[in-house]
Order: sequence, then C-alpha cells, then structure tokens
Amino acid sequence: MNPTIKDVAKKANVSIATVSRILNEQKGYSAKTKERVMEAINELGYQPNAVARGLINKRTQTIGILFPDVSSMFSADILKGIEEVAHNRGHSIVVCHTGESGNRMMEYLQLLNEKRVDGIIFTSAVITEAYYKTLKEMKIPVVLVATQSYRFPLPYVKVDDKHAAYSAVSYLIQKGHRKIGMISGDMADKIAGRPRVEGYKQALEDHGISFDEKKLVVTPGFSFENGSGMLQKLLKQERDITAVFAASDELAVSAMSDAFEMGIHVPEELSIIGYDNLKVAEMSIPPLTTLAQPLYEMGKLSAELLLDMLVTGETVESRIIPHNIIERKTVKKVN
Amino acid sequence: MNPTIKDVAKKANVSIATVSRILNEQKGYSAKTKERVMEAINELGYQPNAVARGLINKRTQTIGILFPDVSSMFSADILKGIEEVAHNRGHSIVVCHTGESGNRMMEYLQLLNEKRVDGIIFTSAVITEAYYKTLKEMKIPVVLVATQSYRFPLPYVKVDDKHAAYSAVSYLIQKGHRKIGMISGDMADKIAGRPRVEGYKQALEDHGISFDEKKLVVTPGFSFENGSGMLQKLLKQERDITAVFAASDELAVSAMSDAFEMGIHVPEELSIIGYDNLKVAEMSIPPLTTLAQPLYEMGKLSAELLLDMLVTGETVESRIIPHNIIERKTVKKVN
DNA sequence: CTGAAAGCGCTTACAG
DNA sequence: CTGAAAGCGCTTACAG
Repeated sequence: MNPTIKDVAKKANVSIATVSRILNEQKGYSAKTKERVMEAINELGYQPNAVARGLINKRTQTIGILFPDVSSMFSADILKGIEEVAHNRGHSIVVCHTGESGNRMMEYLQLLNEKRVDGIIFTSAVITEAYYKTLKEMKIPVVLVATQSYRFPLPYVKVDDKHAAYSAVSYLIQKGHRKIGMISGDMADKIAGRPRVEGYKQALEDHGISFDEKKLVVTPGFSFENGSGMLQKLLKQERDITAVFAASDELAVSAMSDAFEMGIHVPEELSIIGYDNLKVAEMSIPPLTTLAQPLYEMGKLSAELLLDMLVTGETVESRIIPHNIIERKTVKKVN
Repeated sequence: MNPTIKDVAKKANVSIATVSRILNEQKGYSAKTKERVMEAINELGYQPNAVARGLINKRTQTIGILFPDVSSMFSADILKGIEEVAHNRGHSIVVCHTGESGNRMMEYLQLLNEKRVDGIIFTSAVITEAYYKTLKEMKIPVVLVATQSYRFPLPYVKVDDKHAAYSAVSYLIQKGHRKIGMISGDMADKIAGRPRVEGYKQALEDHGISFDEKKLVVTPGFSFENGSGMLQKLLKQERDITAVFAASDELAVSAMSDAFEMGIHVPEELSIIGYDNLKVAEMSIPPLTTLAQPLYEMGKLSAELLLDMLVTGETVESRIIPHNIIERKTVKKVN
C-alpha cells in the first residue's frame, strides 16, 4: 500500500498535524522538524492522497470537459488549449464524449457531479433546459466554448459567427467575386448554422448583390461526410458561380474533393473559402484559404476564465474572440 | 451544499448503513424501507459523493491516459476508443498531454498517482527507466498502445510495424512497382521508426529488389511539417522512382503537397502509399491509399484489457493487431 | 512550535 | 432486517 501521512508522522516522530502543515506550506514548525519530516517523506516515497484531500477540501482540482465528438479535429485544438492552462494551474481534466444523444450528456453531467469536479467546460453544443437545470444544481462554474446560450446566462467564449461569415464572404467579394455560392451546415442550428448564412446574406446585400437561394445549399452537419456531393448539387442548381463559401473546413475540403472529381480546378475555375482553420486546411491541396477561429486560444481562454471563477467565486464576462482570414491558395482574384 | 447520505438517512428515518446498502444494491432491507429511502433520495436529489467512495473503496473509477500530443489526429481515434469502453464500464478518463519533455511526463505520472487513478494507458511513446520505475511503484495496471517496450514487461496493443511496412511495400510491388522510395520518420525510434524501414528493406529483398540508400530519405518525425520538402529531396537523390512509401499519413500527405507543387501527378506519375489511416487520408486529393492501423479498435481493446486487469488482478497478454491496406486512389498499377 | 480530536461522506464488519 | 461504530487519509480549529 502507499504510505500515508500517518507513516511519515511516525517515522519523523511528529503528529500528522505537523506533517500536514509542512505539506501545505503553512507555518508552525521549526526548521529542523521540517527537515526531519522531509526526510521521512523522501525515504518513504510518500505522495499525498488527493482523494482524501478532495474529500475534506471540497476541491478536487479537476475540471470536466464535454465534447460532442472528442475525436473531431475541431475538438483537438480546443482540448489542447484547455489542457495547457489547466495543467499549468494545477488541475487535471476529465474528458467526456457526449455524442449526439442527449442521454450520454445527462449521464456525464451526473457523473461529473458525483465526482465533484470543480468546474465544467462545455463545447460546441446547445444547452437544453434539462442540461441547464442540472448544471445549475451542481453549483459549480461553467463556461461555454464555441457555443453560447441565448436562454441561459452562461459565460461563453466564441467567435461572432455571423460577423465571421460576413468577413469571409466580403473577402471573396473584394477578390472580385460576385457570383458566390454557399455550402451551409444545418440551418436549424442557431449557433453555427443560421448565423453563418445570415452573415453570407448580409455581406452580399451590403455589396449590392442580391441573394439567390439557388446559390445556397444546405446539409445537416459540418463534417466531411456531410459535404459529399454538395458541390455538385450547388452547381446543378446554379452553374454560374465563381466562388463558394463553405461553413466549415471539412465542408470546404469535401467541396474540393468534389471539384477534383468533376475536373474543376481550384482556384483557377472555382475559388473556395472555408471556416475554422483546422489542421486539415493546411494539408489540403492546394492549401485552403479559410476563416480562422483561434481554437487553441479559445480553449486556453475558457480554462483561464473557469479557473478565475473558481478563485474569485464570481461569474465572468463572456468573450467574443476576434476572427481572421488565413490566406492560402484556394481563392483567386477575378474581374 | 449537496445533500449527503446522512440527510437521506434522516429523512427516511433509517441509519446511513441501510442507505448505503440500498445504494450499493446489497441485501439486508425490506422492500418498504427501500421505497422510503428511494423517495428520500429523489426528493433531496441526492447523488453519492464519488470522492468519499473512492477514499474508502480505494478505487476511483478513473483511468489516466498519457498522450505525447493530445491534439494529433493520431491520438484522436485512440482516445475515442478508450473513452467508449471506459464509459461503458463505468470509468472516466483523465487525459494528459505529455509533450516531448520527459519532465511533463514525470509530473503527470506523479499527479495520476496522487489522484489514485485505477490504471494507466500509455500511448505511442517510449518507456524510459524512470517512467517504468514510477509506474511500477504505483502498483496499478498499465497498458501500452501503439508502442511497446523491449526492456520492461508491460502489456501492449499494437500493430507489427515491420510486418505492416512489409505489407505496404509488397502491395506496391504487386502493383508492378520496382523503383520504390521511402520517406521515413526518425530512424533512432525503435518502435515506429526503424521497424518500418526494416519492413521496407525486407519486402524489397524478398522480391529480389536490391535496397538502394538513395531511395531512402529520413526526417526527424512523422508529422506533416516533418514531411515538407522530403519528396523533393528524395527525387533529387534518385529521380527514377515510381512509387513511395511514406511512414505515416501525414508524411504521405506532405509528399502529395510537394508533388502538387512540383507538378507531379499522383498517381499517374507517382504512386504514394501512407501508413496509419488517419481521417486526413480520406480527405486528401486524391484519397490516400494507406496501410491502416485500426486506431479506434486499438483504443477500445487497450481499455478492455486494462479494465480486465483491474477485475482479475492478473496481468494480460499483449496483442498484435492485424493491419490491412485501404485501397484508395494514390497507387496506380504499372508494368 | 506542536498535538489531540473532530470531521469530510462514505462502506463494512459486527452485533443484535 | 437494521444500526452503532470504526475507519479510509487527510485538514483544521482548538488548546497548550
């Protein structure tokens, strides 16, 4: 068995109270008893039991992170950012894959409660009433990343999706494009779906281009698989397009694959701009121009905010993160 | 504060012992006391405190997972597989990003020990003497995924790298290629580096093709960045090549980007086969033919084995996982 | 500077 | 079928 505080106390000939004090760098012991205790600790290879500490301190030094899909490229950088600051600030992270079933979500929420995590980071999904209710009952800080809630007062860190989409489309327009199609994710999605379409429309409008619904194509999600065949569909509806804005990088890459199949050259014959700036954006051929969400930084910031809430006990302001365009090689200037 | 077992005991007018029994589905209570207790639990919204349970049971129902890079595509599927079975079997996972610094690794090992995780899954890195020593002192089950140790007796689940590389190169040969180059990762890496080169050499030899070191190019890692420019280098050393075996998908995709830059058409002018079958393999243009490691299944299996060890208390046999080739579109038949 | 004791929220013999 | 009590490994007043 692992040695306990009792073992070191015995070995050092002091009470467990003073061992505890030394461990926690409080005061109330002489230099030489400290020395004796440290010696005993080293000899025994003693490591404090964080479970016992957690029980009494009511702090487990761990935070829970909820992902709809832990293995997506989208989650990857957020996770890394969170891990980075959590670790630096003495916390570990338990990661939860909630999938699409609300079931799994509720299971995990309950689990995180039983495990008494100190806080929760909730990524890119929508907060339902049930989720909010249990979250609230847990009475621990929560921060949202890459999502937000209109109904419930939870701090979030995210990009302004409408604005970002607006920027992406405006960029295309600046490059001389006026016949711009869009491949959208689920329009019923109020966080990442509709706002991007609205941004697209607004950019057109502000530049005197009228919206044409034949230039818009919708698929139920944002994944590579969802995007398959969408470019064909778009071009079938409306042959006369010089550029397309895809609502995610995976959708964009999917469109590039479709273009390749159809023998359409990107960007010579068709410009494409994505959204996200996933790792795959640099790996695509040619490299994808895209609207970047700084996912890694968003992860870091969300963890910072959460841990701040933990120390101050106060809630924190939401943060709209600036987006920007990463120019690579899929958008061509046109007259 | 969260209600405790004491609160429900009081409310139901029983002792905490019987509440505990009911919670743990043991026997020793009447149907109607159970009913009363369940009622109290519901009314209070009581959730057992897993920290207290962990302290007394000496089981935290959590396992630690160590990744050199949590955010890599390689980690993604392994993580998902582990999460899947861990969750199904009532365990949560704390994920650790160890980076390249051995430092971070030791920190995390200590942390996992203090948190008293029930077991550890160690992925795709090499076990040093120091790691092994601390792992051993923790006296908990460990399983290795996508790596192994020759020096230390730790069960692993992985593909046979040499054999897999052999298969990939043999596939190229079957397709009629005889002038086959290789882009290798770090040759000093005894797990994923050298064995793949050995497999390459052996496949050549067994097919009566002599190895030519001008057809081999080495880069310090397996990432997309590491691969940049390697195809140029290879072709400069030896122009006369019809196919290349890349030691990872990222390296392969990198080579495809290089080929694109150089105006070389894949697979018409040059065939490429990768290794791993990451998500990016299907997304590349054209889709990448590759030697697949079933990462998701390997993740699942490693968790199964770890949890089995936890229940049986016995160590478990290592598993060599079968690999296979996913034929997509980057390898062309040749005469 | 130091220790005895209570307590965190549970589980588990032990006794009835 | 049920409860009182000890104990898991710590921290923290409290008292000296």
